[in-house]
Amino acid sequence: MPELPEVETVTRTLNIIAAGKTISSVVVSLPRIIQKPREPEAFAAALAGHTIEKVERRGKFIRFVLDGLVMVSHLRMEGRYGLFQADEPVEKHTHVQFRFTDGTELRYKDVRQFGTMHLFAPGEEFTQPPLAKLGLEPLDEGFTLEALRSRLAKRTSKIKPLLLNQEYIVGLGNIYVDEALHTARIHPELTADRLKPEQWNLLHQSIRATLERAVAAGGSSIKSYVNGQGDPGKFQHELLVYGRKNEPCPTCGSPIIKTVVGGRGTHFCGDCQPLPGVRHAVGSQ
DNA sequence: AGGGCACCTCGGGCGC
DNA sequence: TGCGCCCGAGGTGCCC
Repeated sequence: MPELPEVETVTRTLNIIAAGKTISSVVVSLPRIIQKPREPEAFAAALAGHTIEKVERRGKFIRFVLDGLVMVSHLRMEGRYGLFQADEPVEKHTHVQFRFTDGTELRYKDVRQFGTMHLFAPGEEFTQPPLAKLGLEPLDEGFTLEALRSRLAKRTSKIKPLLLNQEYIVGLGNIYVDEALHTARIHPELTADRLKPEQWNLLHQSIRATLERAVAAGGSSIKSYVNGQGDPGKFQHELLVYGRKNEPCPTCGSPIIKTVVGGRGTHFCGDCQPLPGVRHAVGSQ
């Protein structure tokens, strides 16, 4: 479940372990991962001979910037990268191997096979899917209170699904959206048009603070997430509500409620995050 | 526009 | 108590 902090951590690690290396060949064991070009053989052939100059993040996507080529990679739920010696045994669920001229190789492993890779000419990647319609980077200067409000304040849908929609703001996933809403004391089902000015202010600060703290901790290591060097992130110990169903709210002590909002498992405190005009939606399951 | 589901595998939990 | 099955986990994209 890599969200912005995890993808940022992986990106930084990739810059350390893979930047500067030249690809000699690429092995694709699961064609479904390769979205563009459609043929895995074409994908592999295009990358051979190119050097990884740097690795950057856009939302939850990783951009491998090579000389004259850009590879866009999304980890979806369980994708991981790791650097190996070419002669090391290949672990199960390894779907793509980028072999380097120095005898090492970068391996992409993804148990659920949901991850994607796209290849573009430099600059072309921002004009078409999957990057074309991405929204604001919440840790950039452009993520101001006004930018947040102007995009969302007139919407009548629930705030949580809006925050998960990458067309408005990028990087938030199910974990950090629950955390940010808790910190801002906003009920996940409150519709955006009903947020008060002070709540927009709190939400803006909470999104930024939550993501910044998580990046500083190297992300969260829940289930299978491990960064490129195999070090687990530490932020899972600081999660306030996610995964804490029935545990006391760290703010007020009431049991954390778990419900479903917009089809997603949702954790919040019914006391700290009230829904005005509606009786407690007590649906702890 | 927004909700629901498909994509896929693993493992936790529950029922027998 | 042990085994086996079902379903939940979630980011994105597509369909309605």
